[in-house]
Amino acid sequence: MTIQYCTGMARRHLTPQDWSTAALRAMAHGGVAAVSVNALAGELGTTRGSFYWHFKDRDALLTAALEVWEEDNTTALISELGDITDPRQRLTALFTTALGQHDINGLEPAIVAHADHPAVAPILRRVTDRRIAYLTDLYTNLGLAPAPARRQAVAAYAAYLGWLELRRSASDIVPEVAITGTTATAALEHLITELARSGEHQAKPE
Amino acid sequence: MTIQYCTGMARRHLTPQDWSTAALRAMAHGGVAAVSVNALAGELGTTRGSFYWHFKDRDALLTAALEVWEEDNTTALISELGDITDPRQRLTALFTTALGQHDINGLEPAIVAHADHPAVAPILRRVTDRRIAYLTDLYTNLGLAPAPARRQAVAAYAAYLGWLELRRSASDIVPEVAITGTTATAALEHLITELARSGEHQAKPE
DNA sequence: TTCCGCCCGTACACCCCTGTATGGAATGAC
DNA sequence: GTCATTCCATACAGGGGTGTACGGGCGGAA
Repeated sequence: MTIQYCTGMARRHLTPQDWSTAALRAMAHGGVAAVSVNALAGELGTTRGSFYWHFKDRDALLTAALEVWEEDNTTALISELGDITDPRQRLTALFTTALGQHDINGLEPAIVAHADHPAVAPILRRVTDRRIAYLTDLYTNLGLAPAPARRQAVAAYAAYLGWLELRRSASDIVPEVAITGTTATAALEHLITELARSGEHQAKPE
Repeated sequence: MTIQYCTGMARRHLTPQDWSTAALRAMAHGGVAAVSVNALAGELGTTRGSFYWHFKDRDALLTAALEVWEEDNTTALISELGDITDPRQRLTALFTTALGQHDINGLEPAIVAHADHPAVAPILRRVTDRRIAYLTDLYTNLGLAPAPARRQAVAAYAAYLGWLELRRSASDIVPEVAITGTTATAALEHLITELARSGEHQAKPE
């Protein structure tokens, strides 16, 4: 995620990973349109000749970057939570981890804004499907029947997406959403516990 | 929202409103980058000469279109709900009305994706601020104290934003979110009642 | 040393978009 | 009919991005 500026005379060769991460940062900041080979080359301290050696064209970079996003924010995240046995702790850890990515803030709104793009649609479809399936499985482990578990999963995922969007659009107006991590404020914990408690609420009504 | 194609020989003169609505539709479909004077002119059956007579430049169109969005989806929406006296009915009517805009689906993700744009930032700030303030006032009328009312308003607004985003990105995967209006499915009502009930839950815990 | 494959820099043509300048059609006033 | 205003069409210059062709440095192998 850090840029390798040319500090000495010997500059390391760039990898497709470098281009992908740079593309994700540009996409998170200025949308899909900001992913221009020109701008990324200047940002990485190289020229477009390097790019067209590693990638076929711009669409190949988009798909590669989105696959990195899929891997880091879905596949790796789910596998990391496999150690936690208690489903309630898994749920809390899942949301706190997912909401902790401040550097790539605004990436998901940018991706969703171009949901019709041929390079975006299939990956966005896979990510959404897997995330909702994981949440459904999680709420099922919490004691919900399949149908309510899926409804709860959709609601929880929508709340998570909106939380990201709100944090990007108005973190100064709504300062509660800007803070996360271990020092989460009352509003963030309110949302998470609300999503966890509502599932419990239906499983065994008090 | 409907395009005035040149059906006869006498074509009506275009208004700035026509350009604004066309810009909003393009923005909802392809993001801010899709708002090009060339494409809109072709879509409206005219040339760029017409555009530059009504508007100073492209940024003027963006601000005008976003002000139309602000008026239609915030100012007019709030004033329409003034007739309903019961705050709970107001809350339900608010979400069902706000979620009923299927034609401009994906507009808010596109706007949020360019939250840093100088033409987008101030309007997005006003809209977010007013909506959260309205929701906070609504939850206060439901019996919540100021601080919990604001927390609940932020959570409810985040759920609404995420619902829109989810409906745009994966309406085929999650068919529950695609349907709305009077025949809202169980998932949609689940989210709304969940947001309404959670406020009630804190006001007078059972 | 010489050669070869990897990686990058440079130059070129092409396309799309913006903004402006200018001409022209249509409409109403007189 | 003449004229002025409103609205749109056309032409041009400029800029930025993409994709490609080609050349050159550079390190390892024979």
